[in-house]
Amino acid sequence: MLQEKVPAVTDEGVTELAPESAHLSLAPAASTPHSNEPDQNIENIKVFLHERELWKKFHEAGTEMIITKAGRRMFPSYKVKVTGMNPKTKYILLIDIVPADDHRYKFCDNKWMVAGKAEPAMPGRLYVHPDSPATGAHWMRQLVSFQKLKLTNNHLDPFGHIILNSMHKYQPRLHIVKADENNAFGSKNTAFCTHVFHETAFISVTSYQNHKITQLKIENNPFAKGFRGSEEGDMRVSRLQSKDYPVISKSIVRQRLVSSHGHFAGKLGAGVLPGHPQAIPHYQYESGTPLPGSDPPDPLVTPLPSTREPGVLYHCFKHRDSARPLELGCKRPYLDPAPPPVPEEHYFRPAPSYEPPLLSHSYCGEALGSRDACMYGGAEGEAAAAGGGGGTEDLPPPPPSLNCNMWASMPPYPGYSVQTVEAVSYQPFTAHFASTATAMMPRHPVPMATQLPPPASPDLGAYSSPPAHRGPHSSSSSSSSPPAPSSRDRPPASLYQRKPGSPPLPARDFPAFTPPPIRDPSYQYHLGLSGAGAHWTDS
DNA sequence: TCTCACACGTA
DNA sequence: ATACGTGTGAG
Repeated sequence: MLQEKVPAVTDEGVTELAPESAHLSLAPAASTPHSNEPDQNIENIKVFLHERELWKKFHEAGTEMIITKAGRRMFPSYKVKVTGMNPKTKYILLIDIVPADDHRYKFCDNKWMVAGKAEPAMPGRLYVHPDSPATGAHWMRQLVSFQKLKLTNNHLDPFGHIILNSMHKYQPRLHIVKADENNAFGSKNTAFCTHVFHETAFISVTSYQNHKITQLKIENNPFAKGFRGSEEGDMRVSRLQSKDYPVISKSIVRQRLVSSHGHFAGKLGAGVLPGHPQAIPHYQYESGTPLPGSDPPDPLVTPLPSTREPGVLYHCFKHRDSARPLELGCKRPYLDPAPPPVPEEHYFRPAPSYEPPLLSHSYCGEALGSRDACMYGGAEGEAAAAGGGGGTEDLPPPPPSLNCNMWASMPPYPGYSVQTVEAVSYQPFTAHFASTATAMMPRHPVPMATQLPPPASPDLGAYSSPPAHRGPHSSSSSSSSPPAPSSRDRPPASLYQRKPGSPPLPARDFPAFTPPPIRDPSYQYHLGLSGAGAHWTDS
């Protein structure tokens, strides 16, 4: 069930070849070439989270993502299906992962609880999809996979992975930036959209806390197959659902047996070993444990009075200002009372189980581009990522350490202290991109409103109304749009200048800025700052 | 809490 | 075959 074989735009190595022109020919019907205003199309872009059902399973249990010094991939991996792009326009797709709140968590009594205040925000990094920039046709052609994105807890990570603090809650966000215009980045009105799928929020950990999550990972991640019990998962599954859970994983068995009876290992899976360490004798999934299908209290949100999360929020706005990108951070798009997430969504009845309507939360806007030129200009950082073809991550890049540009960190929001110099960005490009991106990407609004330095320019304000889109919500991948089948190929990554040699960092630092708590955007929207702020203050 | 070598799996 | 993604459990 999980591994789809759907062709995807992988962020892995790849193939190359077809120049975009080629892709164009493949362009899905979706767009008419001369569709109206290509420029404005960004607002029409729709993004569907792939394997949303799987994400929801994790979410209901309280998704945890392992972070390691070397970098760990996320699972489920972040894959999306995109529609509505102008096939000829070039876009950059990137992800950033922002703090969902300013708490630190602990896992006690089988549930997540707030354990204090969050660590200061880390330098944020962006993970730019290696195919970027690529045409809309390319992105729409197949699933866009961010599976190579890695998370690390090493603040000095030289690989460009996204740096996170353990035991903190985060929200990944997808940003689609129009790169087209005249020349890749020189454009002046760089339009972009931000999509937030709530079910992708997670708590970072150095080792799994909730057994249920461990099991979900094992059962669904092909790389963890070795830990699965025998196939019949039934037993196990049923067990899981029912609160007792002697789940035996093969691994355990293996470990126990292997040493003594190696040959058995393979076969044991199904059996239940009493006394299995992981069996969780101590506590059963206590009452709090959500059962699938039943109403799952959102584990990640539990302590907080948050509202239930819709799947995705979708909002768009634009700013126009060609002013300095550096002032970033603070454009608080949110300030404007945004229309609540689309009402129509309610119609949507996703799948089988209960599902909150998903809202696609997206922000769209036009950013300034003046310095864009710089953004990619020296893009070395990209090199690897997009680069060559292959392996982005593979090579441990020369310790990048040095190409770091320091960014002045911005004071995030109250509560976050600014770190002095911690942010390290890799290249000019990076830096710029980062800053630009940051500027463009609205971080969350809420609390900041108050404290953030007023956006220097008024520009931010212009806010276009969110597209009333409707249900992107159908479940991610499956239903809606037909993904185009194709082999995985990627455009030459060289569109931008990426210098070979540069660190292969897919992720870029951006000024630490305020991580906006993102809990429930819809909520925020409704409340506006004040509400949210209040809400957030931590107790 | 976190880190590591490990067996075992994917690709 | 190689390279690398998994969770494990000792430390």
